[in-house]
Amino acid sequence: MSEKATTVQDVARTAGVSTATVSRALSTPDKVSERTREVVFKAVEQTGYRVNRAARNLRTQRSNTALVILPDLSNPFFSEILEGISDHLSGTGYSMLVAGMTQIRDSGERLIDYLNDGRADGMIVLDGSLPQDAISSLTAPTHRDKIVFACEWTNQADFPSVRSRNRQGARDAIRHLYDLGHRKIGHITGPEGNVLSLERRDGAVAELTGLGIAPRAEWVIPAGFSLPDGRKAAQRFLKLKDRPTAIFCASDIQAIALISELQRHDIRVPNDLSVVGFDDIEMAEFVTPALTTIRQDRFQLGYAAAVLLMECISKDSSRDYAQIHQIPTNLVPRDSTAPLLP
Amino acid sequence: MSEKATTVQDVARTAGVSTATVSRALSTPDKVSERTREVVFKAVEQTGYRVNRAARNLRTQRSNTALVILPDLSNPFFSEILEGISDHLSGTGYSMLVAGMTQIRDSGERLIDYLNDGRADGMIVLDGSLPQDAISSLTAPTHRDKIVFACEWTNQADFPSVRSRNRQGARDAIRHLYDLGHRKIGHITGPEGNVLSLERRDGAVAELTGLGIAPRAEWVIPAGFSLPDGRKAAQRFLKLKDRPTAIFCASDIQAIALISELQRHDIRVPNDLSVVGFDDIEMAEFVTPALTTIRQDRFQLGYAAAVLLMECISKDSSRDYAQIHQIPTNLVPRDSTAPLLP
DNA sequence: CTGAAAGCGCTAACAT
DNA sequence: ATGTTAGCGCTTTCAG
Repeated sequence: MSEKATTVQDVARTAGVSTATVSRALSTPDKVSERTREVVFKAVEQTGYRVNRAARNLRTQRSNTALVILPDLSNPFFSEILEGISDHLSGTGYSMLVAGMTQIRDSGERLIDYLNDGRADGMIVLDGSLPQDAISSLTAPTHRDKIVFACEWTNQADFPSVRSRNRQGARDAIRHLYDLGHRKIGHITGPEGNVLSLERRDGAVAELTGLGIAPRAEWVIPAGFSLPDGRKAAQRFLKLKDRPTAIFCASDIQAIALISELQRHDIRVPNDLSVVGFDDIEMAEFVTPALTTIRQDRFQLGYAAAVLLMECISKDSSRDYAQIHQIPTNLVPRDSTAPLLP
Repeated sequence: MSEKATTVQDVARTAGVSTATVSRALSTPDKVSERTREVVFKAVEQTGYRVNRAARNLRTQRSNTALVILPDLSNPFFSEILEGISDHLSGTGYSMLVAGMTQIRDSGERLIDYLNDGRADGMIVLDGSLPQDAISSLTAPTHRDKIVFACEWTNQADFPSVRSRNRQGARDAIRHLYDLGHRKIGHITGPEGNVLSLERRDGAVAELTGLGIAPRAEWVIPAGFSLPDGRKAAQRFLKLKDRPTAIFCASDIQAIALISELQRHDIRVPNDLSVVGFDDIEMAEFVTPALTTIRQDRFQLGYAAAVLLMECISKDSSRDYAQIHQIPTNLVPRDSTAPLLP
C-alpha cells in the first residue's frame, strides 16, 4: 500500500514550471532565475520531493557511489580508514559501497563489473594482493582513472595510491632503539609477499646497515600481521640461543601478542626486551606496558584516498599516473622500549 | 575514449532474438526454451554483456542494495558483524552500502531518503540511539518492513531485530564468578542509556539477587564500552575502601583497559581480582592474563540480521512485527578469573 | 514461447 | 531563462 513517490512532474506541476526547470533548479541553481528557484524549492518542500537516484543514475551514467574493497571485512584494522573515506565521500554527496575480497571471490563477481554495470563510479582498493586477472582487467584504459589504491598497493600496475611512509617509519623504529643503546636488534616481519611487510623490513634493514649494524638473519623472524602470528613469533624468539635486546614488529597486534606470550615466559618488556610496534592502534596505549609504536594516520589515509579518487573521477584531462601520496608516520614513544641496561 | 558498453540490444542482435527474450533468458531462464537460452548465453559471452544496474533498478524499482548503519564507522567492534552481513548479502546478489551516523548527521541526510530515493531496498541498523525524528520517520507503514535492527535496538518502536542474549550472558558471567567462590562482585557498566548496558546490568543484578547477594551500589561503576572508559573505571575502583574480589565488565576492551591500569597499581588479575569481560573480541585470548569473557557471535549476529532483512523485504504478506531473534552467548573461561583465595 | 512497445524518472540538447 | 523533447537501458505487460 505504498503511496506513489512524488516525481519531478509533481513538483513541476505545483510550481507551475517545466520538469526541466525543476531539474535545473535542483542541480544547477545558478542557471535559473531567483524567483523560479524559490518557487521550485517551495514546491519541493510542499511535495516532499526527493530525486530518484536510479533514474538520475541511468540518465547521467553516474552512480555517485564509490566502492571500497577490503581484503577482509572482519579485520578491525580498516575501520578507521573507512571512516576517513566515508567522511570525505559523504561530504561530496557520494555513497560508500563496501565489499570484502573473500565475498567477491565466493560470489563469483568481478571487481570490474561494479564499474561496468553502473554500481560504482570508482573504487578504492585496500588490498595489495588482488588476483592477477583482476588487476589486468582494471588496467584497461576505460577503468584506470577510476581506481585508487590505499594503504596497500600493487606493483603490477601503476595506479595512483595513498600510503604511509612505511620505509621511513621502519627506519624511525630502528633508530629509536639504536638511540636507546640497543645494538642487537631483531625484526618480526609481516606476511611474506605483502608490500607493507617488504617496505618495513627493507626500511629496518637499511637503517640497521646505515648505522653500521649487520642484520642477523636469525633475528629476522618471518610472521604475519595477526595476533596468532605474534604469538608464534614469540615462540620462535624463545628458541633463540643468542637473543636480541630489542625487536621491531611489523604491526601492533603482532607486537601485543608477542609481548603477552613472552611475559608468560618471564621475559619482561621493556626490561629484558624493548619492543616497537607499527600502526598505533587504539589499544596500543592501553596495554601493559603501553606500546611504543610507529603511528600511521589511518583516518587521514582513508580521507586522502577519497580525495584522490574524486579527483581522478572528475578530472577529464589525461592524467599522470603512478601518483603516489605518502602520509607521514611518527614515532610514539611509550613504555615498551627502554634504554639498554649495561 | 570509453567504447560503448554492450546493451541488451547488442545481445539481442547477435543472438537473433528480441530484447525481451534476452532479458527473460537472463532473469527467468525457465520461461524460455532451452535452445534460445543457449543462443542467448552464447551471445552474452561473445559480447561480454553485463546488465546495467542503473537501468534495471529504475525499471524494477529495486536497488538490490542494503544499507548498513553504524553508530561509528571507526569502531572496530563492528567489523565482524559487517562480514556476517556481507556474507549473506553477497550470496543473494545484494550489495552493501555502509554509512556511519556521524557522517549522516554531518551531511544533513536523512536515513529515510536512502529508502525513498532508490539507493537501498532495506536497511540494517546497528545503532540503538537514533534520533527520535529518524525513528518516527522510519516507522511509517511504507518503510517499517524494510528495516531490521541488529546488535543494538530501540525501545521506541517495534522493529524486528537480532541481538545477543545479553541478559543471559551477564547472568552467566556472575554465575561463573559465584561458582569460583566470589561473593563480593562488582560491575562496570556500559554507557548510560544504551540498551546493551541496561540489559547487561539488569542481568547481573538479577543473577546476584537470585544468588542471595544484595548488589552494592558503590560496586556498580558507571562507565562506557571504550578503552578510556575502562581506565577511568579502574581509577574509580582503586578509590574504593572496600573492594570487590571480582568484576564483571560490560565490554572486553573496557576490561582490558581496566586490567592494564590495575596492573600498574600492583593489583594482580586474577590473584587479587577476577575479571570477566563481554564480547570475546579476538584480542581477549592474546592479552595477559587471557580474558575470561562472554562470547557473542558477531558474525552470526550480522548474518542473521541479513537473513531477516531479506525475509522482510521479500515477504509480501503482512508480517508480525517486533520479531526478536536472540543469538546465544557463551562463557569462555580463561585466565582472568580464578577461585577466591581463602 | 517470443516479439512489439511502453515507460520507469530523470537530465541534457536544442529551441525559443 | 525556460520549455519541449528525446532517450539513458532495462523489464514487463500485452498480443500473437
